[in-house]
Parts: sequence; structure tokens; C-alpha cells
Amino acid sequence: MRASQLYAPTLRETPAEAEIASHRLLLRAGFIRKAAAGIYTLLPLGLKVVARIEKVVREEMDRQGGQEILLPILQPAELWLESGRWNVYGPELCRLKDRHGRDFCLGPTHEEIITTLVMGDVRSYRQLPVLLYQIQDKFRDEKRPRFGLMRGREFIMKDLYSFDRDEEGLALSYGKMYEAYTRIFTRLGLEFRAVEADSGAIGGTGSHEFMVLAGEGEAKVVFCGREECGYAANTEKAFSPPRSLPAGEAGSMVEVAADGDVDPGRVLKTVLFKTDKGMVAALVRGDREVNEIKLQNLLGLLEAEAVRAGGDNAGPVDLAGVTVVADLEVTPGSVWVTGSGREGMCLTGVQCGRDFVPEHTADIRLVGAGHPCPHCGEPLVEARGIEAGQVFKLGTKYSAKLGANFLEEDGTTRPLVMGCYGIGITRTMAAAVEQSHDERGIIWPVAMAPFEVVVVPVNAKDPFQTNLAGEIYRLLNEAGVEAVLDDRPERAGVKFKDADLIGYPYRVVVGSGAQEDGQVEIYCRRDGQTLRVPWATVPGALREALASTTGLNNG
RNA sequence: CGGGAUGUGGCGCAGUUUGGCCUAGCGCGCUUGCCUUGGGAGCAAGAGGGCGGGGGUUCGAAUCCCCCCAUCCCGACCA
Repeated sequence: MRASQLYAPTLRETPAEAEIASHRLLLRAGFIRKAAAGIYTLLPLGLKVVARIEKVVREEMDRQGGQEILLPILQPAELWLESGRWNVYGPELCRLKDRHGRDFCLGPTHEEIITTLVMGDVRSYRQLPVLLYQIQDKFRDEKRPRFGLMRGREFIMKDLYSFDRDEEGLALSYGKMYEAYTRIFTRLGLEFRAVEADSGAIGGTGSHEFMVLAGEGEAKVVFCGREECGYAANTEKAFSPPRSLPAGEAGSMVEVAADGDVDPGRVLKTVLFKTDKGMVAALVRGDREVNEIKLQNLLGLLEAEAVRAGGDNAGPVDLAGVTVVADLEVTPGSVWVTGSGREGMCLTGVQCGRDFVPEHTADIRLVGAGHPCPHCGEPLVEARGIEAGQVFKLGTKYSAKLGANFLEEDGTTRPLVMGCYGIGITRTMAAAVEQSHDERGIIWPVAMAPFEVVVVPVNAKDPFQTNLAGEIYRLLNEAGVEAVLDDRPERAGVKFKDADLIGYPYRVVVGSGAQEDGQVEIYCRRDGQTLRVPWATVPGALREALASTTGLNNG
């Protein structure tokens, strides 16, 4: 591709709307353009990246026995009424009517339609397992689309659905996908971590998220500081063994002025929530935080909103009409300093079981850095990440609702056991930029880069340089290297700036030296190293360099 | 959906407080010419907007008032 013909309009200044690095750089470097909030056009460079990600994804899905299909975007409401989600999904579901007034929606996910598909064709355990996937646009009318490609209303996703005979089969399919995802993110050259994830109200039996690590990531994860241990989890899900402090003195309850001179571990924090099942009070140690997700899962809540009450000084004593949930660290008999409900005053000598009695005692704590690992006790480390993929055991949630059954060997009818596995393709693209960039621009991993190398003649008016650059470009193409020839009549600085911004992994610079000693420069975007080599050796040298950085082969 | 902010040529912004020197200005980009050619050069001449939309106040509105829309940020939410 010649740069003079490439539709890659780069911007010198950052559009005001872009806040985070990936959004900013993808706009500036000419990969994407916004059409509306959360809706983007992929320009040639952006689409190239998507295609390269998809290629790796397809290869790994196929390797595990997945077969690609294409499900419709436009889906009839009946399917969603049957699964019950037409009424549950809410305004995030893009709904529309056809000319006859029938209800349809744009697929935000495809469990309904694929389950319906498979139940029509699969009758017997002999036909299982089935692994079908697609790569296609999803539509979710997000309350708040943001961060460019990171959370869009229309985005590209790969979703695979597995159909198995039983839990054992599901575990096998799940394992395959887990492996496939590990290979995909490794091959793409991303630093990532698979973490245990919350499976939420869906009630599945297990889930992992694949987090691309990035300082600005939306999600928090914790993992064991001991590499060999391997424990890693989303903080929503993470568990850490309770550590109770030595029991305090079980004197009687006294109200005193708060002097702030108390060990936070001795304080009992009372957080009130307004929920769809009434008021809930969550009790945790003063130096802990409440994990709302765990709380919601425990009580089966649909909504929970933290509220301030009692002058922000609530205590567990004499709470009427409130469901009290204590964390595991709040053991029966333990003694605490608590809020009193009155400004500036607190209660000491408050004993669990005597002065207040929780309805539930469960793990409702938010795990953070330094808390002990549940497997080995070492301190956990905290990091931020972007959820690029998730694997999920669905079980029979959809098959049971939709009546997707098969006939067992012994003649009994059983619902298909399902799993679903998604990768946000466009989000992965944004995550890669988020993880790997500098102040000059994007630094693509080779496997995702829109092109592998750009050839730049320094002086566009020097026939020797332009001819030689053209020849090198020709040789690169011949050698199967994806190259761009920057033949624009621009000054060298402009071309270098654009090359850095776009993030070509390698840059070949044909300068004035080439005429004297036949040498050109190869510059590596990632490590900043420059190598001078005889021009004819460029294709070979680059092919070698590229091969060594693509990670796993497809072998 | 709650809170905050913004909307002025393709992009980035000034002007809005205190209406009139604004039928709108600056930088970048764009066009033409000269010049320059190893990190977004220089000079010169140009093209391009009526100030998010609608209504109102006023002799006069980018500036004041009302309604609406769009976009961004924080929060809530997120198979």
C-alpha cells in the first residue's frame, strides 16, 4: 500500500471528546471515526487490525472444534419472550417494529437464537457436543457508552456457544475455550490474566474473564503475589480468608464521644443499602469495604444503592426493619466500636450476638491488595485490567426455558448443557492500544498491527532515495511482508511523526547515506533500536524479526 | 438514570461575565506559488463558519431569557 493512497487521515491535534489513550490515539492515527455516541466507523487501518485479530480468533476456535456460522442481527421478539428476557433486558435492548407492527430487536447477544437453532437440529446425545461461533456486530443501547471503542453501543464480538450432554461435557468444552482464549491473547502479544469472575444472577457454575492488563482499565483484579500459586480473580469475585482480631473485652455497651483514636480493625462499619427487597445493612470491619456484588448475589437483589443515614454514623444496634448481613469477620461474640446513629458519638463494647444479631453471616467483603491469598496465604496484588473476553458456564438456563432437549442413551429427555464464550474484538483492539502506547503514538504488537513495516524515503525529491525505497517496498511485498511505502511528498519529520502515531512495528528509512554506502536503517517502534543494514538484506532481516515476535505458531 | 461540563470553519481554541467596535478572531490543517528536505519548516496569496436547533427580550444577540438536541466526564449500571 502506498501512503499517498491510504485513507488514513491523521490528526495533529486530539479531538476534544477523547479522554483516554486508546480513544485519542485511534482517532488521531486515523483508525476510527465517530458516527454517534458509542458508534464508530472503522477506517482501513482500523478494519485491518480487526481482521488480524479475527484471523487469530478463527484459527483458535477452529482448532478446538468450533464451526463458524452467522446468526441474524435482527431477531423476532417471540424468542426473547420465550426466554423471558424481552421483559427483563430493559432499555439496553434495541427494539424496533417491522412494517406489520411486529416486535423485533437487534441482537445484544445470541443465546436465544442459537439455542432455537440447535434445538431444531439436534435430537440425540450422539450429535453432541456442538460448538458453534460467529463474529459479528452486537447492539446494546448502553446507559453510558464511553471511552471510544471500549464501551460502544455497536461493537464486534466473537461469541461461541457450546452444547453438551452433561456437566462433564460442559467442563470439557469450557476447558477447550479456556485454552483457546489463552492462546489467542498470547498470540496477539497482549499481557493478560485469566481471572475468576462473578457469574452473577445467571447462576452459572463458573466463569473466567480474560483481562488485558492496563493501568487505566475499568476492572480491578487481584492475583497471588506468588507466581507458582496462580490464584487470580476479579475483585467482584475474589475471596480472602477472614482474619478475626483477638476478641476484645466483653464489657457492657457504652456510648462515648468519638475521638477517632481507634484501631480501624476494631471498628464495625455499617453500610446501609436501599434495595428492591427493602433496607439492608452490611457490616464489615472498619478497614474493609463492602462488595456489593456479593451482597446482591447473597440476597438475590436486583438493585442495591448505598445510602447515607444516621448522619453517616449508622450502627448495627437497634436497626428496625432492616436486613442485617455481617461479613465472616464479624464472628459471634466479637466486640466492636460502632456508630451510634448520633453525630459525633459512638458505642464501645458492642458484642455481636448480644447487642445485635445479623440475619446472615457471609462473605461480603471486597478483597484488595495485601489481603491473604485463599490458596496459599501470600499477600494478594492488585491490578487494573480491561475485560476482553469471558468464558461462562450457562448450564441449562436457556435450554430449559426454551425447551432445547435431546434424547439420552437411556431414552430420557434432557436439556442441553450450554456454555457461552465471548471476545470483544473491537474492545481487544482498544485494549491493545491502552496497554501499549507512548506519548508519540500507538505501539502495536506485531500480530495486530495493520501493517508490519513502513518504508520512508527521507527526501521525497531525491530520485535515488525514492527509487530505492520503491525497490525495497517491492522486495518486501515479494517476501510476504505487509508494507506501506510512504511516497507522500512530505518532509521527513511529517512522515516520522505519522509512522510513530500509527504504530508500524518497523520503519525502514532510506536516507542520504544509502547512496554512499548502500545502507538503510531499520527502526523498531517497540524498543526504539535502530539497525543499519545493506538495503538488499532488509526483507530477510525483517522477516526474521517479525517471525520471532509473533509468539506461538499456528502449528 | 442522578451529578458536572461543553457545543463558534475539517481539528484545537478565544470572544459570552459587563449585548453594539464581531455580517466573528487566532493556531493547525486545506488550496496556489516560491523556497526547504533526517523529527509535524519558512514566506506570500487564498478558500472556508454567522456562532448546536427553535422560540423570545432588545433599536441591536455568539453574548440575556425559555425550551429542545447533541457530546464528554464522574456515579449508578454492565450477558
